[in-house]
Amino acid sequence: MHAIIDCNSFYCSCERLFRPDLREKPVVVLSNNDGCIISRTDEAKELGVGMGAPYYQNRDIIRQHDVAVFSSNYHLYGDMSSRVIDTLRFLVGEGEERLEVYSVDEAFVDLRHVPASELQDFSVHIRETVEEWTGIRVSVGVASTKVLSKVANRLAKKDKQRTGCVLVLDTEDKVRDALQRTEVGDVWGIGGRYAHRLRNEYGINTAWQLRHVPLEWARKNLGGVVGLRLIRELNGEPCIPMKEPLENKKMIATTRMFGKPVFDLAPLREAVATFTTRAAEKLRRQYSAAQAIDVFVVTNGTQGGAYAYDPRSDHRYARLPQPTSLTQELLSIAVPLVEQLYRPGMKYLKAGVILSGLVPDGSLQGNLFVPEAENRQRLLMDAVDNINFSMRDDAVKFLASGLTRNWKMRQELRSKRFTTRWEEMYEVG
DNA sequence: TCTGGGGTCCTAGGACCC
DNA sequence: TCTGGGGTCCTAGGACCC
Repeated sequence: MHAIIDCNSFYCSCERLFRPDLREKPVVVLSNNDGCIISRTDEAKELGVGMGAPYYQNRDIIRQHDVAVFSSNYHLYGDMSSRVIDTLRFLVGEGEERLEVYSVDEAFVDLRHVPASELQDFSVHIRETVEEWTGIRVSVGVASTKVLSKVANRLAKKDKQRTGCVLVLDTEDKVRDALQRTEVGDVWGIGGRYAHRLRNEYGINTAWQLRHVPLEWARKNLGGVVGLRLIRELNGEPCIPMKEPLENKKMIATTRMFGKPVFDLAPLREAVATFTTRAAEKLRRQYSAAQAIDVFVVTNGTQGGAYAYDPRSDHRYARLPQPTSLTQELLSIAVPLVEQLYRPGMKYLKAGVILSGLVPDGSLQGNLFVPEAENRQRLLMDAVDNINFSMRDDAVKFLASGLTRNWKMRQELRSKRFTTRWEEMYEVG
């Protein structure tokens, strides 16, 4: 059996930890740039605040009902996430790979070592311990496959009163009931496009109906072997294995919406240089080097009047002469790319840098076959990373990144980094 | 009068996830 | 005036090779 453990309204729960006065109140957390609502408590949901909905469209409800609003505080969420994961790791035992961290607020657990008769109790134990040790409330879904455990988890969370946030699908009857109560678009792996087609072209509305489509049909219409696996998993046949931990990323991106639109080349270039620098740091953190770089910009289309939101994107791609993790080398490629992309008169909303073709960094421990100067460059990078890490972000930076940064994103409602910065620690008194 | 087959590597694009 | 950011996997199709 597999379990998926998923934190309830994770970002909002993190904020509530330091604001006990908000325990029963509606809370929402906004995306970067204070753009969209990316986490909401049940109370906010009941008021009709949509998930992923633009903040400005919900301002009236939020004001009327005194909803607490926070900008996202990734220092806090990242730290709370590690605490939850550490707790889970303790609970399921060390050794074999029983834990797969799936996202910042979710983990799969392999429960094959737990006797069937103890699954319910063990799941409740997990839920209670995580809450006791971290203050974060989680939901637990258990079933024979990952896809079914996601179904279980969703229902556990949906009906907290009845399930106590734990649902174990250990009989065929329970599985059928769960699938019949799950809409096809709520199945893990069925996104908006597939859901629309399934409903409108094939009359498939529930997970239960989806379970019974022919495998060959799934292969043809649901993305090849991906669709095949999905249907098999719905039928209780495990096809999606637990993933190895500590895999390196295969692509690294740094992209941002601008706090206000950018029209000139200079700030656009600064932004791309800053994103390249940040991406290069992430690259070095996992000891990789990149072989290719893609720079993209998003403009607002000129059609449709001044207020239309009509984003268009354009990008330039370049391969590097050899894999590198050096900021200077990446900048020397990225900056010309954005200069090629720039068109005077356009309104730029966003830009980004994507590093790909990642390989282990060959320049790491002094490479005999490269010129001495290159090894020293790597040492310089390490020194810069250390200074920026231990002092503050961007204590040392490349001039190309600019000094003014008036394109920086808005984050007006961010809480303190209570658990990761001494000067922002929570005070009792 | 006639024109193979099989393989690899790469990239773009489409779907999905949280 | 205002709509996030960072990932994964798979497939099709072209280039190239023997």
